Amino acid sequence: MTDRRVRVRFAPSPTGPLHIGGVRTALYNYLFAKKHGGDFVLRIEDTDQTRFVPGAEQYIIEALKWLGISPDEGIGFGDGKHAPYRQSERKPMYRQYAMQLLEAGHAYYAFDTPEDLEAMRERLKASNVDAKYDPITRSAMKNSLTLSEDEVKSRIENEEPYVIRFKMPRKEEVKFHDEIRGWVHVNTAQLDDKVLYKSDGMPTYHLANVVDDYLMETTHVIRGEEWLPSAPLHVLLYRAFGWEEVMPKFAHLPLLLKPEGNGKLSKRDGDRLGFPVFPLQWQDPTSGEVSSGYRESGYLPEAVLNLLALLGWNPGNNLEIMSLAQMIELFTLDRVSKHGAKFDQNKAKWFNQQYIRHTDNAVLAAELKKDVEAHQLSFSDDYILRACELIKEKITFVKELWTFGEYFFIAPTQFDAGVVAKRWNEKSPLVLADMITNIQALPEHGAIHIEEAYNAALVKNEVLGKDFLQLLRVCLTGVAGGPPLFEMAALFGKDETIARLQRALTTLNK
RNA sequence: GGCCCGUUCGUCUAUCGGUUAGGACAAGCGGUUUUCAUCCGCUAAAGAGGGGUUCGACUCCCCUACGGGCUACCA
Repeated sequence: MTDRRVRVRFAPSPTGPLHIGGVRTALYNYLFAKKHGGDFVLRIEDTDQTRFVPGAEQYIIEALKWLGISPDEGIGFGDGKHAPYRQSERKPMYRQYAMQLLEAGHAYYAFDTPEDLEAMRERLKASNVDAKYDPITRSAMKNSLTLSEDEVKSRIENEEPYVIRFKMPRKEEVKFHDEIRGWVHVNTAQLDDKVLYKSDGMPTYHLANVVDDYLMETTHVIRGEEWLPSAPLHVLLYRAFGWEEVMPKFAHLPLLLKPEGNGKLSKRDGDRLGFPVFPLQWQDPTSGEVSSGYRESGYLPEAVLNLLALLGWNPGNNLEIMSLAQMIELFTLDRVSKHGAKFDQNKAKWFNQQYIRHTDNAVLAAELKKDVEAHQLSFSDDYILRACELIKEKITFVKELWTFGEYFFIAPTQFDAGVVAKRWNEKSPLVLADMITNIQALPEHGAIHIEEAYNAALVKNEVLGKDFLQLLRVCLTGVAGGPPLFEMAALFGKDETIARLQRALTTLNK
């Protein structure tokens, strides 16, 4: 058991785009696998055909790729020896396991119609009893425990719809060790006879999950807390199958909560509160509704990983900015917290800002170049690269390379009205004119030379630098804030700088 | 309603019986930046409540409150 190679899996249902809570689950699985030199498997749990959403599976694959936490095997990442990894394609193999349980007396056929079940629930609710299909109530239902053997046989031969239910022990204390929460105790009296095998011939999550984890040699099940209540059933299933020796260890992760109010973070929250809840933008195939994604919003994948990692886990010291490699090295399940974490957009922005500053200029330049080209502009790679170097200190999102740095490529035609109103006076045109003259005479168009040209113009006109510098910025870029001014002017080049000053002079001097 | 899990600054969290309860984000204040959106410094800010156990509890146990999850032929 302990000498088994670590194998974990991320097993989403393709019912829609992957949500950041799911991304975090995938990340923790990835970190755990890499930390232990094991395998990270992607398994698609599409046993509910009614909830299938086209494109969801591809979305999941693309999201994991964008984030850089690709599985070692599974749909979209190359099949390992346990293919197929899509449960719908594994359909035929589940039946034999359901039969095994049936034969061993751990499961039984149930023929109850939805109406029968509804009636049962109504009846129990009326008498104030927990309405569930369990060791007590099953004796009053239509199943292979109450029906004669012959009748069961004939119903099956007549192709009457049936399900296979787990035969939950009446009163038994089940305990299992959760790697995050410690020992969890539940009495089976609280549990019900869960359907394992549906009338459409598909297994439910519970059966498919346990069978696949067994078959795929999963050693650790790291999943969201919403699965904690059904973990005892899963433990009982491993026992019923006789697989207890290789039963995976469980770790139930705390949930990601809404930033405000109550409840877990849901798909609706993101755009309502102004931040993405999806890694990638998603367009609903039926409604056409578009939900924003981290990628499109200008987040760097490394930043998303980092901020998600710290929502429910910490390395035990004050380290916050961590590379994926560092996270792998430091990750342990016992440092995962037990309680839900509210998503904090401010912190998310801060992470992204930090990452942008530490990202190689060439990487950013590639992004900025797309925008430059999209505007039919042509600038050298070196120019774009240097622009990135200057802009990146001032922005939070990748897309702001363009939205904030547009003036690196397009000369301003409008000038910040507030600054102009406050700073423009009768001396301003004189300073600008002198500055143009001085710059023209410069032997070299470097930042310090331009600064000298500027200072000389100030001195000549008896103007204080602190009263004019921001105005000069507005003349050159149109906006009130930005990267170091003289370095930008140096990058613009002599002709462009003079042209911009000239334009500002004629526009504002009227 | 029942069951399960949880509860430290506004938020994410550190602390694994003895600390001035630490860090980060956000906030407020101040400084630097001849300009700014950067940067730096400072301040304010927490153990849900009540019982135990103990020489000593944020830390262990119990109760209450609150929060969350589950309670489908969905995952």
